[in-house]
Order: sequence, then structure tokens, then C-alpha cells
Amino acid sequence: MATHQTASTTSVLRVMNERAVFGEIFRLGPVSRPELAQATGLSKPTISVALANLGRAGLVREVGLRAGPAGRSALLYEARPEAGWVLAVDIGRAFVRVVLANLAGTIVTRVDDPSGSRNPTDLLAQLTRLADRLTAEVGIGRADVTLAVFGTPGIHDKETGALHLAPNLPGWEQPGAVDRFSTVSSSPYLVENDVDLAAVGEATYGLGRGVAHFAYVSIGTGTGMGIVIDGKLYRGARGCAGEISYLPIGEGDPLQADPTAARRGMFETVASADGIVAAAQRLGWAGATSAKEVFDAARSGDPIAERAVEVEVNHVAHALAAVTAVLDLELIVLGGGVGVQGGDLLIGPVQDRLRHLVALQPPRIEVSTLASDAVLTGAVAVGVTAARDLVLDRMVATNT
Amino acid sequence: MATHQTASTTSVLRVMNERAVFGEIFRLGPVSRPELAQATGLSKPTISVALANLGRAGLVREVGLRAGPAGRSALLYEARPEAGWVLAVDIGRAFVRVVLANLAGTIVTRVDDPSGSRNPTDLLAQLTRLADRLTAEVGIGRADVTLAVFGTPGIHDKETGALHLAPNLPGWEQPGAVDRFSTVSSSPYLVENDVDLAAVGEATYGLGRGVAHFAYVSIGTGTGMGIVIDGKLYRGARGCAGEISYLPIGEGDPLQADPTAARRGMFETVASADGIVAAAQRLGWAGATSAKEVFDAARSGDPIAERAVEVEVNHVAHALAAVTAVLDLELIVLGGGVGVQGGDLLIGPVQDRLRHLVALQPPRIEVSTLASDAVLTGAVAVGVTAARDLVLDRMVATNT
DNA sequence: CGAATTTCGTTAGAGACCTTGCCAAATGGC
DNA sequence: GCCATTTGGCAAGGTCTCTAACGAAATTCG
Repeated sequence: MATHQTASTTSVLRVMNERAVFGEIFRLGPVSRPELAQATGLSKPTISVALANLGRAGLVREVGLRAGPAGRSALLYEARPEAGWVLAVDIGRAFVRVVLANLAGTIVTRVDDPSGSRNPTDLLAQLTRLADRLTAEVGIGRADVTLAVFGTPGIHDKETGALHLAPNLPGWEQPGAVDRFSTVSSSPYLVENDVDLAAVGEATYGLGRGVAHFAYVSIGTGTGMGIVIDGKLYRGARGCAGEISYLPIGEGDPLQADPTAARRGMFETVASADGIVAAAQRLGWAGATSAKEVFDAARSGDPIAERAVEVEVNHVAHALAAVTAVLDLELIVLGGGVGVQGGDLLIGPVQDRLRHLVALQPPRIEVSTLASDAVLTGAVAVGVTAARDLVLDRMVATNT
Repeated sequence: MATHQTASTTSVLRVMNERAVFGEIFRLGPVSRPELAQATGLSKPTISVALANLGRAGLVREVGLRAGPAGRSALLYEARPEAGWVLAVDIGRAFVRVVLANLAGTIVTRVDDPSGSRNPTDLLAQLTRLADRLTAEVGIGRADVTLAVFGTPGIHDKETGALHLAPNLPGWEQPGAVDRFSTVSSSPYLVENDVDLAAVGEATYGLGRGVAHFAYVSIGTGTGMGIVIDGKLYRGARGCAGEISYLPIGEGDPLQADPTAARRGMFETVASADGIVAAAQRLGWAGATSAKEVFDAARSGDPIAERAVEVEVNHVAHALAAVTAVLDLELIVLGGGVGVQGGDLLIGPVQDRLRHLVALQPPRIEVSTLASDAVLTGAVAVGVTAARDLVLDRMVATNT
């Protein structure tokens, strides 16, 4: 770390330019040399040599001709999608979802497998089996995967390799457990919180496109938030940013309660699916069993269910008020089981309530359109971005 | 925005390298050519031409010789502090503070002037007078100021040029009012929220040095928070990030209260200096007049004052719990009148309470060491960073 | 159907920058 | 006073990019 952002010899310039060309090819799709010259500001000969290098490395290929209104037709170039493969994994509550995506970000194969035993050894065996199956379908081996991305609940402690705050994954809190993901693909891999990935997915392919600062708030069996700042995922000092489960919001006066009682009035316990059911029961509907049921009843005008939704609105609005006061976001996308199924009932009232709670201009609030695929989508987005850098780095290394 | 981070011709390389050399000179202090070569990774001849260019532009000068254990003594170079001047202004409640700092960041002259009439016209006249006085002391004119930085309460709306949420600055909420700062120095200027500047000051010269993610929480006559993420100030979508005044924290059950009552239970009303006095009065000390008085009484064991401090601890802990759940910071620095004067009584109990409120590892909490100079310090830090870029840009422009 | 026109791609020459390698100058120790 | 050591400067060489010009391909118009 002697030098911060320094640069030196003239050959780094070539690498920078090749990087820029590669990026523009992704951004613009099939594109001609003159268009690349205009987009990058480079001259035609420079574009030509960059394309030659990228082509020799197998990252770019000719893809046809474009006829203009007059004059010679231009050769079109595109990134070779098979130049890299991303294995994206969503370790969900009921299902393990795995997809294989190419460098263009298109998902080529996919499998949803019911969760079996979730201890590290069994889960890793399941993932390895699924990875084998998917790669075979495409005609590559597990070793040809450029990068694997694993979306898990909880917080990945990079120091110890343990997974914290993930009670549904027994055994993964052991030091070094997360490092065993390396056995699945024998290639570089990333481990990210599932809600964080969903936020990236929403930022790349969903409603968050083009929004500088936004957050994805997931409410389901649990609660969580992924924060995107300046288009980049914000993880916090220890990876715990957005752990809104612990927001001090709940019934009763927090100041009167026993100050030593831990976890009282946590957002998660009152606002998650179970919290909604509990609220309905407390309000007189003893037989309430699921959040979906409560939302359906509220839609048909049941007064107790309506009141339960009102309570949920209040909780969510308080949480988002805290988020707004701290982060001043442009957009909040609501996801998770409760967020998606009850979004139509929640969004309007939450926004109204929010306007009263904070005198600031509240963020736009929308319901996720990616639904249960948000995590996978985000894993692909993260993986493709990193994989593009990887294949370029590899090209530069071999050209030494 | 055709190109994102692209680069092209070979001459940008020279600029990048000169920039790197200039930065290293600041980082390392008086430094020899071989040391610069090592630090930047550039060769000796390149360092020499870069220094020649920087010297010709008046940004760098020779400053002496360093004799090593053996061999020829090396010429030392340093940045010329007079190559740029920063005018930093803190528009505080009782005082207007103005300093003139050189490019090295050392404050050369300073004046603290009691706040008079605070409407734009009068305040600008006062500032212009003070700027004239300070520049004259250094032997330069107001036009020689490289950059001016104004720290104000409230939020600067860059679209309209209005200052929002600053009730103590009457007339400044008019569109275009903030643009009139240009009359003070006739040079480029920046307008930042005062608490945000304090956060930058703490990050550059205070306890936040080297901390990636931290926040400066100010509690005084009002409340506010400045957020530094990845060493950079985070402003939010509309510049309102860190407006913790509007955190929904307060007495009573927010769910039982009238949902339409705006601003009820705001953090600022309960936790600011007035809030502490009100709490003491409510607890039975009818004659309480100032927060300082309450803290002093608590230190001498007065039970009512102790209970009032306990209430304040609870409020602050709840606010910081919300901040921690959202941002997962490494460090929170406490500032402002209440934060500095009552910090010794607050920090320990707040940290204890915080541990119970969030199951996460709470951030370190410390009392600001910069005290009332935090805003000015931050304004200087912001200004010096920007001014260094400015003088370099100017050099590059003249060398075209 | 052929020529003019327009656009594309390549080649050649030149400029800018950085680096390696060598030599002179200066300093402290033996 | 000489020598090892480090600094500073100079020249030559290499890499990259740009401009300018030329040949190639495709369309339009006569």
C-alpha cells in the first residue's frame, strides 16, 4: 500500500484502454470499431489492436456486419459469453437454488433442489452434485467455472471463516466452515449475505437500476436490509450493515421496560411473518396461522385483520423512518415473503405514515419485481462483474 | 458520461504521475527524489521531470539537504504551502469563525467574531470584512484564495441554492441565497453541513484517522450526525443523511399515540440540551436551567440529576442502536455541547445499554477531542484536499 | 451496369512518455 | 587522502498512441 492510485509505465495505459474497450462492448452490445472509438475517445488503430488482443484471448469475437445508410459495412464485435462462467448459489430456507450464467449474465441452466440436511458436509455434497449436473449440461467441467458466488443467511466473518447469525444453518458457525465452499468449484468464490445480494440484484436488473443510493428491505420469516451506496454494496465494518432485525422498535415504552431485558422490542420479532400472526391473535383472531392469511382477510375487509395490518404498517414505517433519518435514500424496495405478498396493502399507508414521522422528504417505496429470484439475480450480477475482471486479469497475466 | 473511467492518450499518464508525486510529497513531508521513486514506483528521471514541472508551477520547492550514512546528500523537496490558500468558515450559533489555512493544512490566521444579524446581506458583509482582514494579514488579496469552504447548519439544496432546515439563519431558505457566498471570495467555494464537516475533521485530524466507516454524532442545542464511509463523506440522496433529529425515539408508546401527530417523539426534542433540562424538570427539579447544570449536579450525586442523565443515556443509546443496526460502524465520536460536556457521564452507560439493545458488536464510542473546533477543522480538511486538486488542475491547464 | 461517394480498416510516420544503463558529483568513513 | 556509497543527469531504447493517408467494401445515382 505504498502507493494509492498511482500509475507508472506506458503499458498500464494499454491495459486500461483494453479494459475500457471490453467494458464498452458489454455496455453497448454488438458494436463496431468506429462506435467503440467514439465511446472510448480512442483512435481507430488503438481500437483495432485492443480488439485483436481481446480476440486472441478469446474474450471477444466478430459477430456480423452492420450495413449503414451508405459506405462500407462495419464488422461488429461482441463479448464471447462463453469466455467465463459464473456459478450462483442461493442457500434458501426451503430450497437450494443454483444457476450457471455466462459472462453476458444470461442464465443458461438452473436447478431448484429442496433443502435436505443443512450441516456443512451434507450441504456441500448437495451443492457439488448440483454444480456437477449444471456444468455437465453446458459441456464444461466444475473447474471451468470462473467464479462461484454463494448467497447465505447470516454474516460471513472473513477473519475466522465462520458464519454468524444464521441459526438455520447448524454447524456453519464453526471457524473455517465457510472456507469449505472452495471444494464446490475449485475456483475463486465469494460469500455474501442473501439480502445484500438481493439488493445488488435489484440494483442491477430491477427497480434500483440507475439509482445511486437505495436499499432493499426484506420482510419474511426474518428481516434484513441490503444497502447500495454509490452503486456499490455497503457492508459495514463487520459485514453487519442493514441488520434491521435489531432496530429498537416495538410495542410498549422502551424507557419503562426493564433496561436489562435484551432483545426486547426488536423489529424482527414484531414485524416478521410470525409477528403479524401474533398481532392478529392478540387483537382477537385466535386462529390466525399465517401472514398471507391475515393479508387476504384484510383485503376482504375483516376488521381484525385490517387492524393487524395497520400495526404492521406502523412498525415498518418506524423502521423505515430510522433508515431514512440515517441514510436519506432515494428508493426503498420492499421484498421478502411479507413484502411481496402484502406489499399492495403496506406501501401506501407506510409512505403516508413515514411522511408524518420524518419531516424530510421520504424515499420512494416500491415492491420488488424480482420476487424470490432476487438473491440469485444478485449473485449473478456480483459474479458477472467480478468474473469480467478476472478473465481480463488473466489475459493481462498471460500477455506479460 | 460517454466513458466511465476510461483513459486514452499518453499525456494523461504524465498527469497521473505528477499527481501521484504531488500526493506523495504531501504524505511524506520533505522527501528526496530516490524516496519518491520508491514510493511511487517511478524511475528517477521521471521523478525529476515531474518535480521540474511542479517546481515551475510553484507547487513544490527545494527545502534543504539530507545527509545519509554515506554517499552524496539528497536534495529534499516539499510542497510550497503558499501555493494555495483555503478560507474556512464556520457559521455557528454564537460566533462566526473564519480561518485562513495554507495548502499544508496549517492554520495561519484566525478570527472568532460574535454573530450579529444573520440575514444573508448582513452575514455576507461580515464574512467579507473578516476575509479581507485575514487575507491582508497574510499579505494576499481575497482573490488569491484558492477555495472557500462554508460550514452552515441545515441542508444545502444545490438545485435551488436554498438552505433548508436552518431556522436560525433567517432569509437563507430563499432560492439562490446560498449562491451569494460567491461574493465573499470570488473563488470556487463549497457549502457543507456543519456536522458533516465536523465528521470530516474528526476523520482527518481527530479520532477517526484511519477508520474506514465512522460517524460523528453531535448533541447540543440540536442534534445531527455526519457519516464517513470508506473515508468519504456520505451525504445521501438529497444531502439529508444523518439527520438523526428525526429519529422516531421518545417517551410513550408510539403506536398508541395519535398517528397523525407529526414530529412527536423526535430524537432532537428529547435528547438535545433543552430535552435534558425538560427531563430534569419533569423528574422534580423545577429550577433546572441548563444541561451543564444537570451534568454537574449528577457528578455530585444529586439523585434527580442522575435520573435525568439516565433518561438521556437511554435516548442516546436508542438512537445509536438504530444507527448501529443500519450502518454497523467501527467508531462513533460524540461531539456537540452536550456530547463534550456530558461525555464522561454518557459514554460508559450508553455503551452498556447499547450492548443490550442490539445483539451485534456495538461500535467504539469516544468523545471528540476537537471540541468546538471540529467544524473549522473539517472545513480546512475538505478545503485543502479540494485545493490541492485545484492547483494541480490549474497547472495542467496552463501546460496545455 | 458503371462511376461517384461514403464509410471502414489498415499502414506508415511521428510524437510523447517512461525506463534502463552509464557516468559524474558529492559525502562520510577508514 | 582514498574508497565505498549514494545522488543527479544524460543518452539511448522501447512501448504506446495519434494523425494522416491509402486501399477496400458497400451504397447511390446516372
